[in-house]
Amino acid sequence: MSDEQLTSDLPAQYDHASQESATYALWESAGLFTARAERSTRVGGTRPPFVIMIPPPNVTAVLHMGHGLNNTVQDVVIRWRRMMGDEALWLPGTDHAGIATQNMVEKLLRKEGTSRFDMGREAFIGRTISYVNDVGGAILGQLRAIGASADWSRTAYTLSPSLSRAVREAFVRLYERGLIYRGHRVIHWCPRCLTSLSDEEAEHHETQGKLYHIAYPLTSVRPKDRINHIVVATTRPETMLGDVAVAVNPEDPRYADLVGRTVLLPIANVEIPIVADDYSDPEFGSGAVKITPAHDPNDFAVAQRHQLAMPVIMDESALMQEVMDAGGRVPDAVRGLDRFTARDKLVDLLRASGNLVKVDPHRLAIRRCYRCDTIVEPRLSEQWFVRMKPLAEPALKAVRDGTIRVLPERWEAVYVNWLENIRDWNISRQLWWGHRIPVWYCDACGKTTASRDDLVRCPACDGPVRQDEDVLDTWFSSGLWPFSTLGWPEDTADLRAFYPTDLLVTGPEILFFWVARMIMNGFAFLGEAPFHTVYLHGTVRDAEHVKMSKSLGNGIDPLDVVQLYGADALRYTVIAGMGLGADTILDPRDLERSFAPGRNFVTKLWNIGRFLLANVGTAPVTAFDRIPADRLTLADRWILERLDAAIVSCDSALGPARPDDGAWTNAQRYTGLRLNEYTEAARSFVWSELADWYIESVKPRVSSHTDDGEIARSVLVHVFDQALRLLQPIVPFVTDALWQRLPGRLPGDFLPIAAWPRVQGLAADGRMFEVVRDAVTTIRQFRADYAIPPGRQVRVQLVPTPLSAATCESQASVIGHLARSDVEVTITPASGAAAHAVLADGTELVLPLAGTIDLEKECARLQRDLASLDTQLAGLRSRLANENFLSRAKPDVVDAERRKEAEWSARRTQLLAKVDALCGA
RNA sequence: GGGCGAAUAGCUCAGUUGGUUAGAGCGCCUGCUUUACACGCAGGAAGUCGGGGGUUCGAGUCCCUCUUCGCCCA
Repeated sequence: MSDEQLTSDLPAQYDHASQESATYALWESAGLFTARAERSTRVGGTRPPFVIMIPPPNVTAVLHMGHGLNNTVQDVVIRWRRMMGDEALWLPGTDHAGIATQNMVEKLLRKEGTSRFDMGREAFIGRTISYVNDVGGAILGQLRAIGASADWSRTAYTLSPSLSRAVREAFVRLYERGLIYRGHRVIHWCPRCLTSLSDEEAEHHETQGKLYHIAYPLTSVRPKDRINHIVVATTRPETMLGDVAVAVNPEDPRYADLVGRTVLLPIANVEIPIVADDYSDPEFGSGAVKITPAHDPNDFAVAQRHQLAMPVIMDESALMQEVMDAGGRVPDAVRGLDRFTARDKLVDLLRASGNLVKVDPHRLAIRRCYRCDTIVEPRLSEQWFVRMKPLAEPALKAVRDGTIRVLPERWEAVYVNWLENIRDWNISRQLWWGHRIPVWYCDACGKTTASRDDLVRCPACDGPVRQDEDVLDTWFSSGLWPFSTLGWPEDTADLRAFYPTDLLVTGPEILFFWVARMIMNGFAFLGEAPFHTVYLHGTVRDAEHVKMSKSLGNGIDPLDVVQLYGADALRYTVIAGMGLGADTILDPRDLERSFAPGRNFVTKLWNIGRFLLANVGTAPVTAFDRIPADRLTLADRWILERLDAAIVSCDSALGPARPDDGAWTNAQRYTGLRLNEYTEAARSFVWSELADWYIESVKPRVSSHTDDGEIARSVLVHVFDQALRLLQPIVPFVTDALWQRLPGRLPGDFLPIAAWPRVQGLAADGRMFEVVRDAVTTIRQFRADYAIPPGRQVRVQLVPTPLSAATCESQASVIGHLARSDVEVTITPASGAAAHAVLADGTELVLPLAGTIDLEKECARLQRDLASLDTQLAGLRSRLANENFLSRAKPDVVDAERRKEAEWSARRTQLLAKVDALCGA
């Protein structure tokens, strides 16, 4: 194929739509992302393992921008490690999402006019399984569309037989260690999902409410009494029907003589005692507080201390009912009403009876179900709990001693604070979709048995047993994810090769839900931290900084972006904006603004490739390492040096990948994973150095059929090859498309498994190329300043310094080519009308402009230059004259200032001479 | 109520232990069909680094305080 054909073969823009999915299919079928346990150094192989476990999305989830960001981060890191030669495993999967999935199926059933209760538990589970089979896991295909290099052969699912086994094992072990117990507690209850929730799943919301002051009359008034009632304040008057006492502070003199007596609970007409308890805050309201043990966790504790009854006055849907120990408490007027309707009704009744003292506006915190946003009802019920304190201790220690680091650093404090104040975890859910609690009850002998295997008969008395009705919190199973996915509790090859893992990438909102629990479980079941690094990224928000969400309609569908701009553009945008822990702002109403920079960069890369392929062709070029160093031009040496600098920048932005010796040292603890810095280093190298300068300077050489042309082609291919490697993790599709076309590729070569660039240090000093760049830029500025048409060739004179003489001679033609000028090196520049400049290194540049130049203007320009240099110099000199600076600043800083002073002074002398000559009279 | 964070160019954001003239992308202005790229090239304008005070030879960076916004926990 001729070079012309090759170029016309490649359109001016990269066609992501026709390329990306085909390229991905090729990678997948070549098995590039499949990790091999036997190659891990932990089992005698030669490659250090590097493992990332995906935060499992809900099995029914569809990809949104949050997933896009989260998974792109993971993919960039795992692709980097894969090229570094690690045995890289990125393990994908989904979780069964108990509440969410059950809600979706129940919604379907409602449309069909039926319900889970109509069809029964077994049929419902069957229906849910087929629903998940139909629509579930779609997100895994969508992850491929954004280029995720996950090991699909290991795709995991929390409800699979293998992971379910891990859940049983974990439950039984904790049960046997006495860390799981069943108890009556006031828990968070969602009256819509009909299940209990953990503390984490009941989200806090501050809201404006009211504080109702209600008078509870004393049942018998004595002559000495100063009052005949006690006023209590509450934000939830409907709960008064469940009141069992009024508590006052034992130190409160106002109520001292009332303790032990009784009041009459209005409406319910129940006599309840006045008790003394520290819980009552004398400063709040009247200093007396109503006690509703079944509907408030604090009141529950008070009631326990005073051995009071705990009447439940709402049913599971939060309708007012006499559910337990509440006989006669709920009057007909409110029975069956929703709690909020009942509140209004009760307030009316209290007002009518004269018991409502006043109503004040009041800020209060309510909790809402994290799955359906319904206001949670505190409710007394029997639930299973994990005793967290013993599990938390090693998890705390690990972060304190640097076994695990959290980035950004500030989250470590949040993590520590949570673990120090940890509370027991309610793990039972009154759902049908999930891992059923592996506990069996024997009605015959009363024995409770937790078992790894299903039981039919009681191990104690051989009587019939029934299994606990509840299922486990989905987070109980996802908490085992780092090892359940590798086959635990079996002693599998994967577990030995890949546990502990390395990096966890997620958002801070599930730091407690998931991250902390995985760490606790890692220590509890395997005695080791599950990973050494937790990377918490920000949230995706819209232009108004509102979190993107489906319900608000301000989301961006990553697949739309992939279609319009390409997966590479999406990834580039996300990664380039990935400041450590910073939120990502994208405008759903202006995709162009958000994603065009990524697409533009891809196009730029593509066109560098087109240029290179058109000029180099498909024939092999001389291998770069066969080129003698002394044949390299200044530009060659410069770009090779810049390449090394880019590699260093990328490496230091990304690494270190793991702690050197088990735990992070203070020096390394908060370094690395600066993905935006990595992106910028790679981008600016390719665009601002390789494309803007090296390629422009190399054009005349590369098209010549000379030995030097072959050297230029070789350097060009080498540098571009290395640049593509540096960029592969960010924009894997376009880089591989180009890399595959470079000369010398063999079948089976793929960029994703090519070696990461290493600093070569081969090139001798290329710094003098800066004089070339400075000269070219200066000439271009003159062109703009004096309105010289871009096409017109100009004559330029260079007056070198002793140090720049050789460079000026050898680079005159390069400068001429880049600046469209005829460059002459001379020590006797033309006098008369000319533009003058002194370059940074002291080389002077003269652009004779007889007829064109405005002498006054040029004079003014030079004087401006001189004045600004004088200002700088004045500051510098006053610093150097300051005794305190000389004696207290670091010596190298002082030296640098002195050198600068010498340079600037010399430059000033030159400028002054110019001004004198030009503006003389 | 307790804790944490943010405020830098019109917009989105960088700015490592204090040390040149505070950077990038987008946007803006001027010019350009320069045979890889107009999704581009060249040149340019634009910032009292939220306000105030302090420490220091030196503060965007450290300390105090105020303002505004956000997050976590009760």
